[in-house]
Amino acid sequence: MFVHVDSQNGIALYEQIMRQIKFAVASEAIQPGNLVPSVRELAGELTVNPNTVARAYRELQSEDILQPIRGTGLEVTPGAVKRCREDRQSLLRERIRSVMAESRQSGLSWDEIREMFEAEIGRLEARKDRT
Amino acid sequence: MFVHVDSQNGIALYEQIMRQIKFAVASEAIQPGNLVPSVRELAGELTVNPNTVARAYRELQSEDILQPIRGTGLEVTPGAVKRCREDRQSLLRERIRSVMAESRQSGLSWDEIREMFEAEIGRLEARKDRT
Amino acid sequence: MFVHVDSQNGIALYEQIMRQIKFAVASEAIQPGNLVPSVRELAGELTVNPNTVARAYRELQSEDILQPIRGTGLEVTPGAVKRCREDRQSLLRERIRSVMAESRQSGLSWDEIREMFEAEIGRLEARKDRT
Amino acid sequence: MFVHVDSQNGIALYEQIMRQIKFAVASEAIQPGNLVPSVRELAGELTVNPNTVARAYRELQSEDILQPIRGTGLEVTPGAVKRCREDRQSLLRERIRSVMAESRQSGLSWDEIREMFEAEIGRLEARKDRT
DNA sequence: GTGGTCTAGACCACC
DNA sequence: GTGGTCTAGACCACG
Repeated sequence: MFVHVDSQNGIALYEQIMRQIKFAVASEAIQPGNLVPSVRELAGELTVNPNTVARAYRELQSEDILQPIRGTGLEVTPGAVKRCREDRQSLLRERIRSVMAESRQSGLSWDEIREMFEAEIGRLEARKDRT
Repeated sequence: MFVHVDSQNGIALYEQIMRQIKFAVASEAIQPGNLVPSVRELAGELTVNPNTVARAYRELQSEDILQPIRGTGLEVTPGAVKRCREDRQSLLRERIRSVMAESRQSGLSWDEIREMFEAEIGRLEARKDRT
Repeated sequence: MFVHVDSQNGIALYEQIMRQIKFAVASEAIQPGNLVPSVRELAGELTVNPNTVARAYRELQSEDILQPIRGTGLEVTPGAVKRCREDRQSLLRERIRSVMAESRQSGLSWDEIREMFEAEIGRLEARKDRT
Repeated sequence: MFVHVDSQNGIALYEQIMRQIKFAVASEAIQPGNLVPSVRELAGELTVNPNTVARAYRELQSEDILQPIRGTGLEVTPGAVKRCREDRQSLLRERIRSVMAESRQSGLSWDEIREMFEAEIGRLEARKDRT
């Protein structure tokens, strides 16, 4: 399965689950009409309480990403792909913007920011090669 | 005054205050030996609970950024500037790294990330010009 | 066939099937002594799980609307028409009462309620004319 | 307090709580900027689990009716009144429409429906007088 | 088997 | 004191 969570990183578990489902939809790993794993199944895989998965799924329903098929499971809605992609975009744009605004506010020049940015690309790239 | 807080952005108020004090020190807007505003004064300015300011100051003391001068107030310590600058660096590096890790995880290529990055620089630059 | 179901409207499928059978009996579209469609046949038509149709039929038997004819199928009972009509009446009365109680509770006057009521008649009337 | 729930009527408790808060906002019994009762307090009054109240409040936040004031409580948002009134309207309209559509579907004429409708007004009016 | 709701009780950060 | 999150375990309706 494509989902994994980290109970240490400060982000709520149900939130991590939501994001990963959204990313899976955005990348069409799960497609409209497909069923997501059942609450109990996913909870078992992640060794997380079923309520936590249920909450993630519930909120995805309220965002019209999932819809219930009574007695059967939850399926990805037709319009979900588009919405998940937009979400991903705006989420990342938002975070990039905030980190850069903060950088500027703390007195760094654009060039210094660019430098840190490229340095981090280098680091992540290197780590990926080792893996 | 150089501090302002936003109770809506999810970051704890005392944390926002800490950061801004640190940034002010890093950029030498407040210098070692200077007094920071009193708890009550700053709380009044920000219309924030005095406990919140007190907590920010308390934690800044435990990080050896501020030190109490009995009967007078809190002053910036001699080594604070260096420490605040390092803090700022590592904080930003951390955030840049996390946003890029997330971008990669969501399936974007380095070039797409770079593109969003530069686009945001452009946007912020433009806004600055208008202001 | 006279039955159709909507898996999105929150009402249980077996319940929708029950109601529609009852309405068909109340309006004498199916008469006492007639057989209702077989479980498999109706399930096929509605593209619904046979268990669901079976449950609807089972409950209709317990309400003495249908009775089994061994080796043949289920037929409408003699007293069914009367019972279905009463059912329909009381069901609708119940719903009308509940919606109006709720309207009052939310602070609307009788006249405002009447107005909404007549407006909806107008809307439905208009739609019927177009069809 | 203005809220009361009925664990027997089939509607989820958290849903009943949501509606009543909305109605209270729509009728300006609670105004923008006011705090709603704390989770624990309301739970105590209704003799309901705090989680249930928390869930109602959480969903009201996602509908932008409430917003958290960290460490203080939940307050009614500025735009809440308008939204709650629209909600109430559309909820009732929806229910009136559905009950009438069902009435028609079951073969009643508009006049018969009107008759039942007025009869119910009469009944509720009478009951109110007795109270 | 599926999801939905509710209870009970715990821990956390924030004010 | 406040809300937010999570676990554990129960019961229900539906297919």
